[in-house]
Amino acid sequence: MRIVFMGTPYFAVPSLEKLIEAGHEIAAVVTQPDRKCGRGQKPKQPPVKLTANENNIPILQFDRIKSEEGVKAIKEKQPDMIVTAAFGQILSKQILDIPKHGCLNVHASLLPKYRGAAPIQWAIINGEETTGVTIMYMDEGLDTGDIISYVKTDIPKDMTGGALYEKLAFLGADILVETIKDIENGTAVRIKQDEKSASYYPPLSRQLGLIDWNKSAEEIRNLIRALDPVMSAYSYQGEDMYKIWKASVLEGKAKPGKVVEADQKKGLIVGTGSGLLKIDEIQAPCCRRMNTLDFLRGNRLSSEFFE
RNA sequence: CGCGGGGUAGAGCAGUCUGGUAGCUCGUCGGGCUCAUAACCCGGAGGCCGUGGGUUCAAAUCCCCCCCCCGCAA
Repeated sequence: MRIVFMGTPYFAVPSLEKLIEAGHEIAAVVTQPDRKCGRGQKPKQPPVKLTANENNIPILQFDRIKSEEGVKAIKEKQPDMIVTAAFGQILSKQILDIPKHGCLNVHASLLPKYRGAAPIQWAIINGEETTGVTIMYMDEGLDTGDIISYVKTDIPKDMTGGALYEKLAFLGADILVETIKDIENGTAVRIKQDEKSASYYPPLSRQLGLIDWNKSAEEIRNLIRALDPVMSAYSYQGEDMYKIWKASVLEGKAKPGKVVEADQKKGLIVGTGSGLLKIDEIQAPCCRRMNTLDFLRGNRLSSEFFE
């Protein structure tokens, strides 16, 4: 199959690699432009671009793939199929109509649940115990196209967003290759999404990480592990922002946000709306993340309350 | 040249402004107390103070180059 692959972050890398490994002809890789980021604002190449380079695959980067220029460039590649995985741009009908075998998307949830840009983190935030990856045909909506195949996986209680991200990236790559095989063999199915059970969740925002201590310890813990390592949950003591990377739930009761223990042997324990939260890994302003016990050996919290 | 913090014992920090024997908490090792302990008491070991250069009688501390780590903002 002659494929144009579109993807940007690390999530898409295993899919691209497996497609290459499976012997498909990758006519081009489309990825987001190099963006200035990081300290010193150096332009950074997306992970997918690095992989494409290693495999000597032509790379296309557009600010807007919907532009005339973008559509023209894709047409010229004459793909049989377009495959996207965490690409970060919406495809227009003009592009969707180009490949005769259609456009597939690797989506990191069991559709129609968790449509949107951050399904992995949202599943953990909501305390889901199961999620998966869906391979679907793209249409003009956002994650609304017909489902071809999916694979389920468990979310262990202590799994972080980063770990689930990686797991789903690999599961997605495997099922993607199998699904394309089915399409080539004519055995692939096409299932409409059930709109009644559909749900949509927005992209991650900075604001999302702010801890609401009135929530239950369990909910807060889910938020914390979901956002590790992309953003981190955080809380304030006055001007000081503390990022919280890891926590566990304890029995007990205390005012929400009240620090009930801050001892280099007993650890850091904070009250919530329901239960206590033991903070296991913390990051003070200007410092790196560290084990809470280590932190408490030489540092002091500025207040007895988290806001 | 986006703004900023930091590199001191195994860990986390203080000391740097105002040069003059390197300190705190924890860990570790040994001893004591105790029915017992993650508790308590006593004692010990453990540091080229990130690298290189300069100033000085004397540099963790002042000046300059470099390396590494991190926060914010994107």
